[in-house]
Amino acid sequence: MGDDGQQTERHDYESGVQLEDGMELRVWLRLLTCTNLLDGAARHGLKQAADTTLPRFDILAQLERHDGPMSMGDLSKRLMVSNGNITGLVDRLAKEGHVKRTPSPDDRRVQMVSLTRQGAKFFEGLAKHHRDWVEGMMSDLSADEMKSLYTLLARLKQSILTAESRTTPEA
Amino acid sequence: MGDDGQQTERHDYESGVQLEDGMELRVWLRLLTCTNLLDGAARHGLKQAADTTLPRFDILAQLERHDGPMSMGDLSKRLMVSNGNITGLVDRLAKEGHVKRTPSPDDRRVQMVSLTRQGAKFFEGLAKHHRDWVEGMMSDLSADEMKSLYTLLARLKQSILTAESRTTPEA
DNA sequence: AGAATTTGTTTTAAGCTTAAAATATTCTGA
DNA sequence: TCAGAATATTTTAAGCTTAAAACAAATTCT
Repeated sequence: MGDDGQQTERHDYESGVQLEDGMELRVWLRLLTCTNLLDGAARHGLKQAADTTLPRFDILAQLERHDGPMSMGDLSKRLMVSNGNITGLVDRLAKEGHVKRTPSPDDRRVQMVSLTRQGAKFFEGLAKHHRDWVEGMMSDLSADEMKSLYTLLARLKQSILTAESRTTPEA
Repeated sequence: MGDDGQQTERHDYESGVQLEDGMELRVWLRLLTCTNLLDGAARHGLKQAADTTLPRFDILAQLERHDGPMSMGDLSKRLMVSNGNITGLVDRLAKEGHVKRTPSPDDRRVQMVSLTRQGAKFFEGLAKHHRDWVEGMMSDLSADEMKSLYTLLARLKQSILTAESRTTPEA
Protein backbone atom coordinates (compact mmCIF):
# COMPACT_ATOMS: atom_id res chain seq x y z
CA MET A 1 0.00 0.00 0.00
CA GLY A 2 1.04 3.53 -0.72
CA ASP A 3 3.65 2.40 -3.20
CA ASP A 4 5.82 4.46 -5.50
CA GLY A 5 5.83 4.26 -9.22
CA GLN A 6 8.47 2.08 -10.81
CA GLN A 7 11.33 3.78 -12.57
CA THR A 8 13.68 1.73 -14.60
CA GLU A 9 16.23 4.38 -15.45
CA ARG A 10 16.28 6.68 -12.50
CA HIS A 11 17.21 5.21 -9.16
CA ASP A 12 17.66 6.77 -5.76
CA TYR A 13 18.45 6.12 -2.14
CA GLU A 14 15.17 4.37 -1.61
CA SER A 15 15.68 1.69 -4.20
CA GLY A 16 17.55 -0.43 -1.72
CA VAL A 17 15.06 -0.23 1.13
CA GLN A 18 14.40 -3.62 2.61
CA LEU A 19 11.52 -5.26 4.39
CA GLU A 20 13.13 -5.15 7.79
CA ASP A 21 13.99 -1.45 7.60
CA GLY A 22 12.19 0.66 10.14
CA MET A 23 9.94 3.60 9.35
CA GLU A 24 12.54 6.04 10.64
CA LEU A 25 15.18 5.00 8.16
CA ARG A 26 12.67 5.09 5.34
CA VAL A 27 11.52 8.57 6.23
CA TRP A 28 15.09 9.75 6.33
CA LEU A 29 15.88 8.28 2.93
CA ARG A 30 12.76 9.76 1.42
CA LEU A 31 13.56 13.12 2.94
CA LEU A 32 17.01 12.85 1.43
CA THR A 33 15.59 11.96 -1.96
CA CYS A 34 13.33 14.99 -1.97
CA THR A 35 16.02 17.48 -0.97
CA ASN A 36 18.46 15.92 -3.42
CA LEU A 37 16.00 16.31 -6.24
CA LEU A 38 15.13 19.87 -5.28
CA ASP A 39 18.73 20.92 -4.72
CA GLY A 40 19.90 19.39 -7.95
CA ALA A 41 17.17 21.09 -9.96
CA ALA A 42 17.70 24.42 -8.18
CA ARG A 43 21.44 24.26 -8.77
CA HIS A 44 20.93 23.55 -12.42
CA GLY A 45 18.33 26.28 -12.78
CA LEU A 46 20.40 28.95 -11.07
CA LYS A 47 23.44 28.03 -13.12
CA GLN A 48 21.49 28.32 -16.38
CA ALA A 49 19.43 31.35 -15.47
CA ALA A 50 22.06 33.48 -13.78
CA ASP A 51 25.36 31.61 -13.65
CA THR A 52 25.21 31.50 -9.88
CA THR A 53 24.90 28.87 -7.15
CA LEU A 54 22.40 27.94 -4.46
CA PRO A 55 24.65 28.94 -1.52
CA ARG A 56 25.20 32.36 -3.06
CA PHE A 57 21.50 32.74 -3.74
CA ASP A 58 20.79 31.83 -0.11
CA ILE A 59 23.06 34.60 1.13
CA LEU A 60 21.48 37.16 -1.15
CA ALA A 61 18.04 36.01 -0.02
CA GLN A 62 18.92 36.41 3.65
CA LEU A 63 20.33 39.87 3.04
CA GLU A 64 17.27 40.86 1.08
CA ARG A 65 14.91 39.69 3.80
CA HIS A 66 16.88 41.25 6.58
CA ASP A 67 16.39 44.91 7.22
CA GLY A 68 19.87 46.37 6.88
CA PRO A 69 23.34 44.80 6.91
CA MET A 70 24.15 41.52 8.62
CA SER A 71 27.38 40.40 10.21
CA MET A 72 29.27 37.34 9.01
CA GLY A 73 28.21 35.58 12.19
CA ASP A 74 24.54 36.40 11.63
CA LEU A 75 24.71 34.87 8.17
CA SER A 76 26.49 31.84 9.52
CA LYS A 77 23.78 31.20 12.13
CA ARG A 78 20.90 31.86 9.77
CA LEU A 79 22.15 29.56 7.06
CA MET A 80 23.39 26.98 9.54
CA VAL A 81 26.84 26.74 8.02
CA SER A 82 30.32 27.29 9.42
CA ASN A 83 31.92 30.69 9.72
CA GLY A 84 34.69 29.84 7.33
CA ASN A 85 32.15 28.89 4.73
CA ILE A 86 30.53 32.32 4.86
CA THR A 87 33.92 33.97 4.49
CA GLY A 88 34.48 32.24 1.16
CA LEU A 89 30.98 32.81 -0.16
CA VAL A 90 31.01 36.49 0.74
CA ASP A 91 34.44 36.80 -0.88
CA ARG A 92 33.04 35.52 -4.16
CA LEU A 93 29.87 37.58 -3.98
CA ALA A 94 31.93 40.68 -3.21
CA LYS A 95 34.19 40.01 -6.17
CA GLU A 96 31.08 39.76 -8.34
CA GLY A 97 29.93 43.11 -6.96
CA HIS A 98 26.73 41.76 -5.41
CA VAL A 99 27.57 42.45 -1.77
CA LYS A 100 29.99 44.64 0.11
CA ARG A 101 31.80 44.31 3.45
CA THR A 102 31.81 47.21 5.87
CA PRO A 103 33.67 47.13 9.17
CA SER A 104 31.28 47.62 12.07
CA PRO A 105 31.77 50.97 13.81
CA ASP A 106 30.85 49.40 17.17
CA ASP A 107 33.10 46.36 17.16
CA ARG A 108 36.26 46.19 15.18
CA ARG A 109 36.09 42.41 14.94
CA VAL A 110 32.84 42.51 13.03
CA GLN A 111 32.30 42.76 9.29
CA MET A 112 28.88 43.89 8.19
CA VAL A 113 27.68 42.55 4.85
CA SER A 114 25.09 44.30 2.71
CA LEU A 115 23.64 44.08 -0.77
CA THR A 116 24.99 46.50 -3.33
CA ARG A 117 22.56 48.23 -5.67
CA GLN A 118 23.66 45.75 -8.31
CA GLY A 119 23.21 42.80 -5.94
CA ALA A 120 19.69 43.88 -5.01
CA LYS A 121 18.76 44.20 -8.65
CA PHE A 122 20.32 40.86 -9.46
CA PHE A 123 18.42 39.12 -6.69
CA GLU A 124 15.17 40.81 -7.59
CA GLY A 125 15.37 39.39 -11.07
CA LEU A 126 15.98 35.94 -9.71
CA ALA A 127 13.48 35.85 -6.86
CA LYS A 128 10.28 35.76 -8.86
CA HIS A 129 11.63 33.11 -11.18
CA HIS A 130 12.80 31.04 -8.26
CA ARG A 131 9.53 31.32 -6.39
CA ASP A 132 7.56 30.19 -9.42
CA TRP A 133 9.95 27.32 -9.81
CA VAL A 134 9.44 26.10 -6.26
CA GLU A 135 5.69 26.34 -6.67
CA GLY A 136 5.91 24.27 -9.83
CA MET A 137 7.89 21.59 -8.03
CA MET A 138 5.13 21.13 -5.47
CA SER A 139 2.12 21.78 -7.62
CA ASP A 140 0.76 18.25 -7.39
CA LEU A 141 0.05 18.62 -3.69
CA SER A 142 -3.23 20.07 -2.49
CA ALA A 143 -3.36 22.93 -0.01
CA ASP A 144 -4.30 20.46 2.72
CA GLU A 145 -1.42 18.20 1.89
CA MET A 146 1.00 21.12 1.96
CA LYS A 147 -0.31 22.18 5.31
CA SER A 148 0.00 18.68 6.75
CA LEU A 149 3.49 18.28 5.38
CA TYR A 150 4.49 21.60 6.82
CA THR A 151 3.14 20.65 10.22
CA LEU A 152 4.72 17.22 10.24
CA LEU A 153 8.08 18.67 9.28
CA ALA A 154 7.77 21.04 12.23
CA ARG A 155 7.17 18.03 14.46
CA LEU A 156 10.18 16.29 12.96
CA LYS A 157 12.34 19.35 13.42
CA GLN A 158 11.33 19.58 17.04
CA SER A 159 12.01 15.90 17.56
CA ILE A 160 15.50 16.24 16.14
CA LEU A 161 16.26 19.27 18.29
CA THR A 162 15.02 17.45 21.37
CA ALA A 163 17.09 14.38 20.53
CA GLU A 164 20.15 16.52 19.98
CA SER A 165 19.74 18.28 23.28
CA ARG A 166 19.57 14.88 24.98
CA THR A 167 22.90 13.93 23.40
CA THR A 168 24.49 17.31 23.94
CA PRO A 169 23.22 18.33 27.40
CA GLU A 170 24.27 21.91 26.54
CA ALA A 171 27.17 23.93 27.93
CA MET B 1 -1.29 28.58 14.22
CA GLY B 2 0.99 25.60 14.34
CA ASP B 3 3.95 27.69 15.44
CA ASP B 4 7.45 26.66 16.35
CA GLY B 5 9.14 27.25 19.63
CA GLN B 6 11.36 30.29 19.90
CA GLN B 7 15.11 29.78 19.94
CA THR B 8 17.33 32.67 20.80
CA GLU B 9 20.69 31.10 20.11
CA ARG B 10 20.11 28.67 17.32
CA HIS B 11 18.80 30.04 14.09
CA ASP B 12 18.08 28.42 10.77
CA TYR B 13 16.78 28.99 7.30
CA GLU B 14 13.29 29.51 8.55
CA SER B 15 14.08 32.42 10.81
CA GLY B 16 13.70 34.82 7.94
CA VAL B 17 10.39 33.57 6.61
CA GLN B 18 8.03 36.41 5.92
CA LEU B 19 4.30 36.85 5.87
CA GLU B 20 4.02 37.01 2.13
CA ASP B 21 6.03 33.83 1.56
CA GLY B 22 4.04 31.02 -0.01
CA MET B 23 3.53 27.61 1.48
CA GLU B 24 5.85 26.04 -1.09
CA LEU B 25 8.84 28.11 -0.08
CA ARG B 26 8.16 27.42 3.57
CA VAL B 27 7.94 23.70 3.03
CA TRP B 28 11.20 23.76 1.15
CA LEU B 29 12.97 25.71 3.88
CA ARG B 30 11.63 23.40 6.55
CA LEU B 31 12.68 20.37 4.55
CA LEU B 32 16.12 21.90 4.26
CA THR B 33 16.27 22.57 7.97
CA CYS B 34 15.42 18.96 8.79
CA THR B 35 17.97 17.43 6.45
CA ASN B 36 20.61 19.92 7.55
CA LEU B 37 20.07 19.00 11.16
CA LEU B 38 20.07 15.28 10.44
CA ASP B 39 23.10 15.41 8.14
CA GLY B 40 25.08 17.51 10.56
CA ALA B 41 24.37 15.20 13.46
CA ALA B 42 25.05 12.09 11.37
CA ARG B 43 28.32 13.51 10.12
CA HIS B 44 29.41 14.34 13.62
CA GLY B 45 28.38 10.94 14.95
CA LEU B 46 30.12 8.96 12.23
CA LYS B 47 33.27 11.00 12.65
CA GLN B 48 33.33 10.37 16.40
CA ALA B 49 32.21 6.76 16.35
CA ALA B 50 34.26 5.48 13.43
CA ASP B 51 36.27 8.31 11.90
CA THR B 52 34.32 8.04 8.67
CA THR B 53 31.91 10.17 6.66
CA LEU B 54 28.28 10.00 5.58
CA PRO B 55 29.04 9.54 1.86
CA ARG B 56 31.34 6.63 2.65
CA PHE B 57 28.77 5.15 4.97
CA ASP B 58 26.17 5.45 2.21
CA ILE B 59 28.32 3.47 -0.18
CA LEU B 60 28.98 0.74 2.36
CA ALA B 61 25.24 0.61 3.10
CA GLN B 62 24.35 0.18 -0.56
CA LEU B 63 26.92 -2.55 -0.99
CA GLU B 64 25.68 -4.32 2.11
CA ARG B 65 22.06 -4.22 0.95
CA HIS B 66 22.86 -5.29 -2.54
CA ASP B 67 23.37 -8.94 -3.16
CA GLY B 68 26.85 -9.14 -4.62
CA PRO B 69 29.15 -6.55 -6.20
CA MET B 70 27.91 -3.35 -7.83
CA SER B 71 29.41 -1.38 -10.67
CA MET B 72 30.52 2.22 -10.28
CA GLY B 73 27.56 3.24 -12.41
CA ASP B 74 25.11 1.34 -10.22
CA LEU B 75 26.39 3.14 -7.16
CA SER B 76 26.20 6.46 -8.92
CA LYS B 77 22.55 5.93 -9.87
CA ARG B 78 21.54 4.60 -6.48
CA LEU B 79 23.11 7.40 -4.52
CA MET B 80 22.08 10.02 -7.06
CA VAL B 81 25.55 11.50 -7.35
CA SER B 82 27.89 11.98 -10.28
CA ASN B 83 30.17 9.27 -11.61
CA GLY B 84 33.29 11.19 -10.76
CA ASN B 85 32.15 11.50 -7.19
CA ILE B 86 31.89 7.73 -6.84
CA THR B 87 35.37 7.30 -8.26
CA GLY B 88 36.86 9.41 -5.47
CA LEU B 89 34.82 7.85 -2.68
CA VAL B 90 35.61 4.31 -3.80
CA ASP B 91 39.28 5.28 -4.05
CA ARG B 92 39.28 6.32 -0.41
CA LEU B 93 37.28 3.32 0.78
CA ALA B 94 39.62 1.02 -1.13
CA LYS B 95 42.66 2.67 0.43
CA GLU B 96 41.08 2.05 3.84
CA GLY B 97 40.57 -1.59 2.91
CA HIS B 98 36.78 -1.50 3.20
CA VAL B 99 35.96 -2.20 -0.45
CA LYS B 100 37.75 -3.63 -3.44
CA ARG B 101 37.52 -3.03 -7.17
CA THR B 102 37.33 -5.96 -9.55
CA PRO B 103 37.22 -5.59 -13.34
CA SER B 104 34.04 -7.08 -14.75
CA PRO B 105 34.68 -10.25 -16.77
CA ASP B 106 31.80 -9.36 -19.12
CA ASP B 107 32.63 -5.77 -19.94
CA ARG B 108 36.14 -4.43 -19.74
CA ARG B 109 34.90 -0.88 -19.14
CA VAL B 110 33.18 -1.87 -15.91
CA GLN B 111 34.63 -1.92 -12.42
CA MET B 112 32.74 -4.02 -9.90
CA VAL B 113 32.93 -2.84 -6.31
CA SER B 114 32.42 -5.14 -3.34
CA LEU B 115 32.83 -5.09 0.42
CA THR B 116 35.94 -6.71 1.80
CA ARG B 117 35.65 -8.94 4.86
CA GLN B 118 36.98 -6.01 6.85
CA GLY B 119 34.52 -3.59 5.25
CA ALA B 120 31.56 -5.84 6.02
CA LYS B 121 32.65 -6.13 9.64
CA PHE B 122 33.20 -2.40 9.86
CA PHE B 123 29.75 -1.63 8.50
CA GLU B 124 28.09 -4.21 10.69
CA GLY B 125 29.46 -2.51 13.77
CA LEU B 126 28.16 0.83 12.57
CA ALA B 127 24.75 -0.16 11.27
CA LYS B 128 23.03 -0.96 14.55
CA HIS B 129 24.37 2.18 16.18
CA HIS B 130 23.26 4.24 13.23
CA ARG B 131 19.81 2.77 13.12
CA ASP B 132 19.25 3.44 16.80
CA TRP B 133 20.45 6.95 16.25
CA VAL B 134 17.94 7.61 13.47
CA GLU B 135 15.15 6.20 15.59
CA GLY B 136 16.14 8.49 18.43
CA MET B 137 16.02 11.48 16.14
CA MET B 138 12.40 10.80 15.23
CA SER B 139 11.17 9.39 18.50
CA ASP B 140 8.77 12.25 19.23
CA LEU B 141 6.58 11.32 16.29
CA SER B 142 3.82 8.77 16.66
CA ALA B 143 3.48 5.82 14.31
CA ASP B 144 0.62 7.58 12.56
CA GLU B 145 2.60 10.75 12.12
CA MET B 146 5.51 8.81 10.67
CA LYS B 147 3.21 7.08 8.26
CA SER B 148 1.62 10.35 7.15
CA LEU B 149 4.97 11.99 6.74
CA TYR B 150 6.22 9.06 4.71
CA THR B 151 3.18 9.23 2.45
CA LEU B 152 3.34 12.97 1.98
CA LEU B 153 7.01 12.80 1.11
CA ALA B 154 6.15 10.23 -1.53
CA ARG B 155 3.61 12.66 -2.95
CA LEU B 156 6.20 15.41 -2.91
CA LYS B 157 8.75 13.22 -4.60
CA GLN B 158 6.29 12.36 -7.31
CA SER B 159 5.37 16.00 -7.77
CA ILE B 160 9.02 16.95 -8.19
CA LEU B 161 9.62 14.19 -10.71
CA THR B 162 6.55 15.22 -12.66
CA ALA B 163 7.61 18.86 -12.64
CA GLU B 164 11.08 17.91 -13.79
CA SER B 165 9.76 15.83 -16.64
CA ARG B 166 7.69 18.82 -17.73
CA THR B 167 10.82 20.95 -17.84
CA THR B 168 12.99 18.25 -19.38
CA PRO B 169 10.63 16.59 -21.88
CA GLU B 170 13.07 13.65 -21.98
CA ALA B 171 15.42 12.60 -24.74
C1' DA C 1 34.66 -5.28 -41.34
C1' DG C 2 34.91 -0.37 -40.32
C1' DA C 3 32.94 4.07 -38.98
C1' DA C 4 29.98 6.33 -35.94
C1' DT C 5 27.61 6.28 -31.74
C1' DT C 6 26.84 5.02 -27.15
C1' DT C 7 28.20 3.62 -22.59
C1' DG C 8 31.25 3.23 -18.25
C1' DT C 9 34.82 5.24 -15.86
C1' DT C 10 38.37 8.54 -14.73
C1' DT C 11 40.38 13.08 -14.80
C1' DT C 12 40.21 17.99 -14.23
C1' DA C 13 38.92 22.50 -12.68
C1' DA C 14 36.12 24.98 -9.82
C1' DG C 15 33.40 25.58 -5.99
C1' DC C 16 31.22 24.05 -1.43
C1' DT C 17 31.86 22.51 3.35
C1' DT C 18 33.72 21.44 7.73
C1' DA C 19 36.74 21.32 11.85
C1' DA C 20 40.51 23.14 13.88
C1' DA C 21 44.07 26.50 14.38
C1' DA C 22 45.37 31.27 14.14
C1' DT C 23 44.30 36.37 14.74
C1' DA C 24 42.32 40.23 16.40
C1' DT C 25 39.35 42.40 19.46
C1' DT C 26 36.32 42.82 23.36
C1' DC C 27 34.77 41.63 27.84
C1' DT C 28 35.41 40.20 32.82
C1' DG C 29 37.09 40.09 37.17
C1' DA C 30 40.72 40.31 40.46
C1' DT D 1 44.97 48.04 35.01
C1' DC D 2 45.78 43.92 33.15
C1' DA D 3 45.60 38.92 32.69
C1' DG D 4 42.51 35.55 31.21
C1' DA D 5 38.28 34.22 28.98
C1' DA D 6 35.10 34.89 25.39
C1' DT D 7 33.76 36.33 20.71
C1' DA D 8 34.15 37.36 15.53
C1' DT D 9 36.45 36.39 11.63
C1' DT D 10 39.92 34.34 8.62
C1' DT D 11 43.03 30.76 7.30
C1' DT D 12 44.23 26.03 6.44
C1' DA D 13 43.91 21.23 5.30
C1' DA D 14 41.05 17.72 3.95
C1' DG D 15 37.20 15.93 1.86
C1' DC D 16 32.77 16.27 -0.90
C1' DT D 17 30.49 17.53 -5.28
C1' DT D 18 29.55 18.76 -9.93
C1' DA D 19 30.02 19.49 -14.95
C1' DA D 20 32.70 18.82 -18.69
C1' DA D 21 36.42 16.76 -21.10
C1' DA D 22 39.09 12.71 -22.02
C1' DC D 23 39.50 7.74 -22.62
C1' DA D 24 38.45 3.15 -23.34
C1' DA D 25 35.46 -0.38 -24.72
C1' DA D 26 31.16 -2.03 -26.57
C1' DT D 27 27.36 -1.55 -29.79
C1' DT D 28 25.09 -0.24 -34.04
C1' DC D 29 24.72 0.59 -38.74
C1' DT D 30 26.02 0.29 -43.26
